[in-house]
Amino acid sequence: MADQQAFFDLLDIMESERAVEPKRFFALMRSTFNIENLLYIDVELLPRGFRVHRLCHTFEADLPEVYRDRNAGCIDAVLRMASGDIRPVDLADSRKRYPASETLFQAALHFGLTPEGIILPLSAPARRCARLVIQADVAPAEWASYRRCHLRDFQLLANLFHASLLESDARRRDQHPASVILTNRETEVLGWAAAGKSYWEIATILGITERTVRFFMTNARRKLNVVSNTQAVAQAMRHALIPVS
Amino acid sequence: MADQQAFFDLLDIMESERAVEPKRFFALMRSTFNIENLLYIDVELLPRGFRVHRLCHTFEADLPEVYRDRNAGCIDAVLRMASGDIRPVDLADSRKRYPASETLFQAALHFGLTPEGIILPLSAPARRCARLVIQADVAPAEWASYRRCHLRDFQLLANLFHASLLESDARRRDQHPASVILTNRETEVLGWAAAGKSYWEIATILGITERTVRFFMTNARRKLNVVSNTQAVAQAMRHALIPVS
DNA sequence: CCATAACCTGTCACTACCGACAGTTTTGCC
DNA sequence: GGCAAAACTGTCGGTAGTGACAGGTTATGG
Repeated sequence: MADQQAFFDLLDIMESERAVEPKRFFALMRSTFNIENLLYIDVELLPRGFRVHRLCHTFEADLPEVYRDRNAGCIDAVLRMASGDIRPVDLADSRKRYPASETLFQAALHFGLTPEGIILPLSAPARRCARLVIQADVAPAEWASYRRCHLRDFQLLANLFHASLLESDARRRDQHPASVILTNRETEVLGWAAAGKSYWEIATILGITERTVRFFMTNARRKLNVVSNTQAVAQAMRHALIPVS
Repeated sequence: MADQQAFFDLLDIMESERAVEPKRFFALMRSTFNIENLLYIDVELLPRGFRVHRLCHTFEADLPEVYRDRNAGCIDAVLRMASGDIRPVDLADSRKRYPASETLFQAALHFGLTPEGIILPLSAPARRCARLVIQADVAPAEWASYRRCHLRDFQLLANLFHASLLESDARRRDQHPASVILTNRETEVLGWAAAGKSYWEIATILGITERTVRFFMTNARRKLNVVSNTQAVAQAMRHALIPVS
């Protein structure tokens, strides 16, 4: 078991500093624990493929290029399947659970990756998927006890690191997202439109005239600064103004 | 500092058992650490108010009712503001940061809540907000060192407990969410429709005829089993078939 | 070579949506 | 009481969306 004090020193740093650079965090992690490599990835899953928000790691610089050349499709598939995971997953377990990722692991072996590592899930907004991969420099036989001992450290520090990055992103953006306020009726009407109801149907449901439904929808379109009901529903869902379900 | 072994015993339980009942988890937590009270809450934020998915706690049984009677609006506001938090937050800090929650704290004091506690953020899908509140039975002067010592334990165990609940929810539902596959063109036209473009505009953008755009949109509607373009966009956004941005 | 899927196009008739005109009634707050 | 905002209604004319008809082209894989 590694030095307890070293963890608490690192915890103090992560809690006190507002913005922690990835390189610094990686260096601190490596000096505190017996870590061989770290990889942080934050992507947005799109209907086709994905968009990388942030990717930083301690592997050789051209690792992403090699992965991309090998098979981008399988990265996509694995990210998609794993995006729902909430528990930490061992690299070995991940390899078994997602056979599609075998190509990735084969490629990663050439960069020095060993099975003694863990994938930590990180909180992320909708359609975002963030992970911190930690690969330890321990013998296979020692991995289980090492993991058991440091899982709590890794998960907390990873969360704090992730929070630090997201917060600095938010500070950089510094853009407040419109904050449109819809009335009760406007929200209701939008919700029913999202459910595929026509003006006449919504009017019947709400017990008002079709003309009034149109009035609310027009106001909603004007407030959302859009030109069609379809766009209005999309915009309202983006800003969480109408429920998903 | 509490017994290290007790934590690892609890960790083993949380990692080995698929479904951990809240009452059991709470009891284990209380017997392992000097915990006075625990509260787990998982809500969905709606445009107006919120919907509670799960709420369990060790306070007196009528705590939620008292809260509701006091001021439901402020719960709403605080949940909304705090939903973006990723870091653990001390109860005292939360009270200072969200003045709107003062009424809540005043009410909670009557149920035995003390400021020596922490709010742990938990991974949640879009518009969902889950938290585990842990209130320790320690003297105010000891809180800082207690927190520092056990934060990593709490965060990891809370994550595992949360994962356990979500997984059992998923098992209970046992419903695969359609998994509709849209073609490239169908995805494109849906995306432009969500951007407020008309058939004619989309046709011009994509360099095809308006009729063809209608063809793709009709196929998309059929696949998504919906009756209007508006509903199709809403459905596609729900299933993450078109990007948010 | 045939089947399949994706992509592409045309016409017709009907319905729904959209903006702009001009109001009334109700509700809540100072 | 006065005021503002929300809720509600009516009519008109133009544009957009919708379903059903009936095709053709290209690429992929068995």
